[in-house]
Amino acid sequence: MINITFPDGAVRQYEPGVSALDIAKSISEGLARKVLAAKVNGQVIDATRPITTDATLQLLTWVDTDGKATMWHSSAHLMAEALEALYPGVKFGIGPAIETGFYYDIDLGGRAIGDEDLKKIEAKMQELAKQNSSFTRKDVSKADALAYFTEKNDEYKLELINDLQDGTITFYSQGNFTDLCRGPHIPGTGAIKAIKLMSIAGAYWRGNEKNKMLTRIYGVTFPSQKELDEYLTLLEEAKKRDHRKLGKELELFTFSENVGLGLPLWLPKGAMLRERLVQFLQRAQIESGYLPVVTPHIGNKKLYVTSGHYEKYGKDSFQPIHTPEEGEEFMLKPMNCPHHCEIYKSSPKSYKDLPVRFAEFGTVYRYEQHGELHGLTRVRGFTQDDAHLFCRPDQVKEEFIKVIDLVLHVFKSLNFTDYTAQISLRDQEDRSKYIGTDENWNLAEQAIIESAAEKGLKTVVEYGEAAFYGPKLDFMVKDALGRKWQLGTIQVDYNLPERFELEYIGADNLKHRPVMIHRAPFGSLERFIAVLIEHCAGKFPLWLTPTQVKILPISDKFLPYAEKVAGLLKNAEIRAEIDERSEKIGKKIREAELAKIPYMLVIGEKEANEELVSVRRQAKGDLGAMDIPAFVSLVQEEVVNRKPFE
RNA sequence: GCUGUUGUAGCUCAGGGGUAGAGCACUUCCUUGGUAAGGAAGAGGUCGAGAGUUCAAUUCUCUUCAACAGCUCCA
Repeated sequence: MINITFPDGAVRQYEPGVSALDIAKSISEGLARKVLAAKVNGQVIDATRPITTDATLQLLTWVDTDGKATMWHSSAHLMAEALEALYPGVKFGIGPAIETGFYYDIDLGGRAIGDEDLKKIEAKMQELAKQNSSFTRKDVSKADALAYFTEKNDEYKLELINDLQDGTITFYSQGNFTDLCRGPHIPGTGAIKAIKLMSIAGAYWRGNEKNKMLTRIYGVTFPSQKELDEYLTLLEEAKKRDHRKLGKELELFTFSENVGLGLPLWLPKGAMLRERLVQFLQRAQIESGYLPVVTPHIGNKKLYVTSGHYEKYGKDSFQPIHTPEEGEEFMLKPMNCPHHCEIYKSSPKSYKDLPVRFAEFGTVYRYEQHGELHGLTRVRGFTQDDAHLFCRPDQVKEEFIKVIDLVLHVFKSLNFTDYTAQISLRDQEDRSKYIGTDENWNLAEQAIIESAAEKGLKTVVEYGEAAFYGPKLDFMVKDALGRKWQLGTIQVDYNLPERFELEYIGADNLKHRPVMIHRAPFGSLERFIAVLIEHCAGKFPLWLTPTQVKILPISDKFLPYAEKVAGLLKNAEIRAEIDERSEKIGKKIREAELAKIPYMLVIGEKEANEELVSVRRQAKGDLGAMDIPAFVSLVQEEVVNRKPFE
């Protein structure tokens, strides 16, 4: 007998060769029906594979990330089976599970498919899923594997197999379909109850644009129709919240081909919103000891040669501009740090001066590839809420922790409550792409890991994701729809101080090199505002929203009183507008509601006579009448506490 | 940058080889109405741009620009 240890610590004994599925059945039939895969000794395997030695076991179902991934991977195989049935001779590239769903890259031999085809494929998948075919695993020799796919004339699979080692190759089959695959898979196709093929896209074989373009079909499956419906509803909601759509509707920003691609134009309301965010962070930064600085939009090319960025990114940047007489080369600044390094160097520093923290809302320009441009999230000109901290090596951790506090303050104020910290370290194998010494890298990586741990952040460590000059900590934020965004970033840099030969005089009266920390809680204002718009669906918190109050006179007769109210609100620093049109109150309300104005003040005879305002809250309705000081304090309380919209 | 889809009024979109249409928005007039659309009239478009085919192109073809989706990239 072998001992199987469950996640709760319980240990049960089974015959050697028992499968996770058998074990599930021994517990309950209901559980067995839900099992998609198993984690045995930490490794995800088929629930049907025999377990021969003592092991820890976790049964994976739909609620587990690995369970979902296994089902989606199996769904890709199911789709492949359907494709092979419908389009004989189709060749297959790769078909993995992705964050939401799966895809398969296929070569249809020049045949184009469209949305109608997706419906047909879906129907075929449904039909095949109903048969509840088992997934069976088979070890094959490299020679046999090559023979099988030579027979099928599938050059993609042959290329994949050629890269594999003999003895490690497995095939999985279900129904009439067999695929090269390392697995694992769900026990049978019957677990796949609801199927939706989402889209067709082109994708290069092995992600290389020199290779042939394959047809990629994206899909997603669920264990019930209800869950699929919920997912589709979520997508609808995401569409409604798209910042490009809301940005237009709420008159926040626009683009003009005449100005240039990826160069946002902020409209008055958007500029006002942006300005509030800047003021908010500027104030928090000054309280935290930051010193505002201002630097120009261009810089001598030499600056970027010194920093190393020219070598690394020069070819992919806006090209240098030249002075007409001397022919000197200047670049639109792609980053603020070299400028800040020069500010640091403008006066000698003592160890007593450190840390110094230079902050600037600095607009930078980067040449992003045409196809990458996307609303405000990917642009060619954007403003970073940038700051560079110069400190002694012994201050790194403390500074890092302070920055984390600042970032968390920002998130809390804007109602981002769900986030994780992604710590990006060097690639453990290939260290050639990084600038700087091993010793410095180790110090920096340690400081980040320790600070994150001390602040109790939920962290994920990613190797190979570090910038070329240093490790970093990025905040991954989940918005109201559960979508992940990378916002704030903190990066340690031992490189630029070296390149710019930054120094301070230590207590020992010798010259030392400071450490630099780059940080941006928002990242860029453009991107942050895009995420904020989608997070709150355009219903900004009162302290940020461009128009806080709309005053709606019932008829023209009450305009004088409306103006008096507007004046009083303005004195209280409340942003109010009057709807002066000769329209009926219902229409004025409707339009203010659609514009997502938080407070509407309905003003008519009763209010004018008694010096009151009738307050209506967006999406909530009539709150009744109150006097003006009461309304002012209602608004001010909400503003001061930076309450979310609802 | 690559592949695909799309491009008609300020916005959302219909149409289609014989020089254009709706709703909303806008302007004017009437209406002065109490919590999500009052009425009437009017104005507004080189049908993304360039070339070709045709007696005739907004419609067909090619090129180009842009947006969108995906891929590759992201200091």
